[in-house]
Amino acid sequence: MAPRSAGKNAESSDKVGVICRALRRAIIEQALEPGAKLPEDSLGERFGVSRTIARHALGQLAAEGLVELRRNRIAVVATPSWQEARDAFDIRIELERLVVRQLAGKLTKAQIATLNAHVDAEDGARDGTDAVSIRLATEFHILLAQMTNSPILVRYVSEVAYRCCLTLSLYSRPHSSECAINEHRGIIAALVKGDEAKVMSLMHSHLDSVANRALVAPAPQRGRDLLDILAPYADEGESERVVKMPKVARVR
Amino acid sequence: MAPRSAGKNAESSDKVGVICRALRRAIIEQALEPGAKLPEDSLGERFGVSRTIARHALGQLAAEGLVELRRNRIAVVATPSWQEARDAFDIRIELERLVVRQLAGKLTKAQIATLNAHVDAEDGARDGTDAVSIRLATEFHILLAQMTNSPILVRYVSEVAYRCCLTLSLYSRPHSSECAINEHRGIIAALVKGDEAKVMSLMHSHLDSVANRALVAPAPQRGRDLLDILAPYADEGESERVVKMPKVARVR
DNA sequence: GGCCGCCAAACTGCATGCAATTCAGGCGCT
DNA sequence: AGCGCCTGAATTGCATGCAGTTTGGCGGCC
Repeated sequence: MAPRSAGKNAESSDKVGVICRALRRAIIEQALEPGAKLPEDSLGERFGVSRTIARHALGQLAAEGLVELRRNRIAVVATPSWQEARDAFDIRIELERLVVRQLAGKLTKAQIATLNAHVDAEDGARDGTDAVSIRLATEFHILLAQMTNSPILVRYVSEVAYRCCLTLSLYSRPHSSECAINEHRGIIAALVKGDEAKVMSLMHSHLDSVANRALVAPAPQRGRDLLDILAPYADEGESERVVKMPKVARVR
Repeated sequence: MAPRSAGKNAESSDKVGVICRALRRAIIEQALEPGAKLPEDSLGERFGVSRTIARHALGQLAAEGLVELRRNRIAVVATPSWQEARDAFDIRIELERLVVRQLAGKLTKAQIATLNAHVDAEDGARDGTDAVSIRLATEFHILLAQMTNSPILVRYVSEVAYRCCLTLSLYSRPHSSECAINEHRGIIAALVKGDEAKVMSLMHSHLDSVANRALVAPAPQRGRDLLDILAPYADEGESERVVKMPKVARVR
């Protein structure tokens, strides 16, 4: 008597799926910032399962790129580099163009209603947290992907959208969601109208503008490893103070 | 003293990675046909690890779509439906167009040599098994993806290429690799020449032809669940013989 | 005072054990 | 003989335990 879903997805095996979904959501809502530690026991304790399960969940999330898993080290929320973020957006653009291409002119009335309702929800959440707006905006895209009825496409779009979310929380400024909402409405309209070329280019420019709003400069201000950030300063900035290097050259 | 790699990938944690790679290879070389059972302890025994590790590896492969994991049931090699195969190819086309777009005119001499060497290897393996040719052909595409230096892109192209491999073994006839090899050479040439549009359209038609060679008719001859195959016959084909239905309606 | 090395606590890597579920074959019934 | 139920073997789901590695903090030394 599984409540719902219980689909064919690997992770919905039960407890693992619950943990994955919870963590995913926490991550994209920035309750867990990039770099946050995720010790297995803490997770297990929090969700009432053993480390085995928590570990498995972390493995899944690592496969999705939301979590970084280093051997013998505490798992942390992934911290994508600027380049990775750029790559993710590039891929996302192609995938979502495919989505809307498949969807143009083929939406049912119910689907259109669902989409409009979602955008209304985005609208309603404008005074809420940035985190919630970002999540809703992301979910809009996932919703679109789901309407293609292609599980593979859904999975890839979801993954890459989550990754983009992550980078948004790293590199983006306070975030202005208004334009995004309007762009969403425009995409729906073009989808209904059935103009493939139009909706593809709309989606392209929409994602492009989101990316550009986020990835203005290739300067990971808060990002990365602290060592990488300070590397350029290490050569000449001796007047300040020297940074202690724990060992020698890092492998990468 | 990890031999090599040990990269940032989740699965290279060691033993899990070994098992994943081995199974992946076995699957795409059709040593393990779709539907083949993968019991945890057999795997564990075979690779000299405990069920825990084997289980984890199966989880990773399931996340990649190569393995189907049903609760309380033995894991099996995935058996993509015809539609899923079609979707995979659609996605693959977009992703690989992105790959060659990024690569056009930017290949180093060493990379070009690597690619040519690989195609030569494909050529040399023409009298070998079909399985090996298919694997080599797939690896050519993965090689290309790796040259983009975009880990995300590599992962997605790899995954989707493996999935396509899987469907090839399901729906394809004996396979003729010659044309594919020539098409690979053509792609290399266009990449070197640096003609973005040309190489994108080449890649598109290459993958399209591979897909069409494989997915001629939406008729999963060997595929699926035996029940699904017989479903269309169940209505009118009583003159033959009736298939025993184990229970009642399957959930899906 | 600052730096280095050592040690205990924390955490992961992995195997094993037990309960729950599925699967397959045999038995009895019709 | 055919069909279905029922029981035991096989297999998964999950927790726990032990060994090895990392972490960070304390004391000693310069």
